[in-house]
Amino acid sequence: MSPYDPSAFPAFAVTVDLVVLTVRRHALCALVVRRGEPPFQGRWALPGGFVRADEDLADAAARELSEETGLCAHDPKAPAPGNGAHLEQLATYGDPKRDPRMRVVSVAHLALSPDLPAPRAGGDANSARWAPVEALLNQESGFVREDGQPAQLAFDHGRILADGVERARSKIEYSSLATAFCPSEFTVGELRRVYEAVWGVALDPRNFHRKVTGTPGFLVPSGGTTTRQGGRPAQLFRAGGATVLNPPMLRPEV
Amino acid sequence: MSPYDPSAFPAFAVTVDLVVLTVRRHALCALVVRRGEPPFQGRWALPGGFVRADEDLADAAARELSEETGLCAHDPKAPAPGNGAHLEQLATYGDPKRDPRMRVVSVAHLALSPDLPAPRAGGDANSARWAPVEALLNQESGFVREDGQPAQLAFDHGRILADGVERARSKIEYSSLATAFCPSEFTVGELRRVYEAVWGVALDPRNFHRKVTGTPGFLVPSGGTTTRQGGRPAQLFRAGGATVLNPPMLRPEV
DNA sequence: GCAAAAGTGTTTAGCTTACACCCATGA
DNA sequence: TCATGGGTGTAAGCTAAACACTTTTGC
Repeated sequence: MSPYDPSAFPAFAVTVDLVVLTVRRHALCALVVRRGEPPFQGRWALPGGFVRADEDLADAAARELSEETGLCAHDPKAPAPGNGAHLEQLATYGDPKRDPRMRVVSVAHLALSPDLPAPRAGGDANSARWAPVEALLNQESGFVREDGQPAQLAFDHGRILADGVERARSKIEYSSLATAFCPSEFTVGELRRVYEAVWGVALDPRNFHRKVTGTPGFLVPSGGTTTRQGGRPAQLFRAGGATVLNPPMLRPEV
Repeated sequence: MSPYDPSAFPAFAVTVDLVVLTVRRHALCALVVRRGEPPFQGRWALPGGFVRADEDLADAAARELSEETGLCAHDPKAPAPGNGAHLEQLATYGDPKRDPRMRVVSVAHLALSPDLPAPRAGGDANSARWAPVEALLNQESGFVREDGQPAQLAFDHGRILADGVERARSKIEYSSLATAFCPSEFTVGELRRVYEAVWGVALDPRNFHRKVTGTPGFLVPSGGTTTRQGGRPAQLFRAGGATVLNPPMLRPEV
C-alpha cells in the first residue's frame, strides 16, 4: 500500500461550526441560523460550513464569521484590535453518526463579539438571530420557545454550544477576554455587567472596580468619560495589553 | 447542488496524533516513534494514524494509544480507573501544507501515563522511545541530539507537542490531573516530584504536603506506608474523587 | 550517630470580602 | 432634592510563603 493512494484511507468532509457569543440586554446570547434544507430543516443551528480545499481551519472559521456577521476576526497577535472579534478553536466533533448524510468532522470555533445591531443572514441560511444561551441550553428539558419552535438545536450543536459557553465562562476568570464583549471604549461598570451576564451572578461593584483597575495592563484609561449609564460620569477605558489575569477574577460559587 | 453529492465538498484525510506524556527520572518525557517511510523518513514523530470510517475520534485515539503503549485509556466518567491513562482531546491541526502528500486534518489528543517499563513499537513505526520534552522543544534552536539525529519532529508535531505540554502544565494547576502520572498508590513526595518535573521548578515539601492533604477529596490514604524513597516511611495515597482543585496549586513564577 | 525524607507549627504578607461612606450627574 | 451609578476607605478573614522544628527510617 502506498501512502499516496487516496483509497487507502477513508474520506471525510470537514466543516467549521461557530459558537458566536455576545452580551445583549444583560444576557449571554449566541448566534443561531435557521436551516433551510434537510436534515433538521427549519431548526436552529450554529453557523458554519465546509472548509475549502486549500483553506486553513482558522481561515475557514474567520470567513464564516465574516459571512454571517460582518465581523473581522482579529488575530490575537495582531497589534490593532479594530472592530474585530476574538476567535479561537474550541474542539472537534467527529461522531460517525453526527450527520445522517455522511461522515462529517466539525472543527468548532468560539467567537466573542461586542453587541451588534442585528445579524445579517448569509450563505444558505435564510434567517439568523441572537438567542439567549440559557434558553438554548434548556433543550434537554423539552423547552419550547414562545413561537412554538422547539429550541433543540440541529445535529450535536447543543453540545457544542454548551462546550463553548463553558469555555467562555472559565476563560474570563483568568484572562482579559471579557473585554472582547465590550466596544473599544467602555466603563468599568459595563465590563462588570459583562461578567455578571456571562456568569449569571451579581458582583460587588466596589470590589470589582478595585480589582480590574488594580491589575496592571488590564485596562488603560482613554481619557474620556461618559454618563450613558446614568449617575456619576464614569471613566472610559480600553483593553490593555495584558492577556492573563493574575490573580484571576474569582467566580462566586452559585 | 445536492447536499448528498460527495463532489460538492473537498475530501480530507483525518488522523489522530497523540501527545503521550510521562515522568521518568524527574523529567517530563513524551513518546516519539521513528518514521519508517517518507515523508520525514527516519525522523521522530508523534504516534498516530488514520481515523477509521466508522470510528469516533476518541475511540481512534484510544486505539492508537493502546497499539503504541498497551495502555487502556480510561473514560474520566468510568468508575474503575484501573491501569488506565488519562486521555483528552487537545486541538486540531489542518494547515493545507502540513502534510506534503495530501490534505490531512489531525485531531491531536493528550495522554498522561504513569512511568512505563519501555514503549513497544507498533503499527508502521519501527521504533519508539521516551524523549525528554525539553530536548524535543529545543528544536527551534537547532538542537542536535547526542547521537547526531536532529531532534526536530516531523510535520507540525513540534507545535502539537508544545501545545500538549502547555495544556498539561496549566491543567495540573487547577485539577487533580497530576495523579495520572503516578501509579495507583503513591506518596505525597512522589506527587510533588511530578509537579516539579512537569513545571521544572522546586516546590517547598512542607507547604506542598499541607496543600494536597488539606484539599478535601484530592487524596485518600490507602493505609499502607513505604520507604522506597528513603528516609522516614511515607503514607500511601490513592487519587480521590475530586477532579478540580479549588483553590488551585500555584505555579511559581520561575 | 548521621543523612534523608516525612510531617507539624508559626509568623508574615497579600488578597478577598463585606460594607460604610463620599462624589457627580440627570431628572 | 433625590435617585443612580461611580469610586475610595477600612477592618476581618483566609491563603500562601518562608522557615524553624520534630519524627522515623536506612546505613
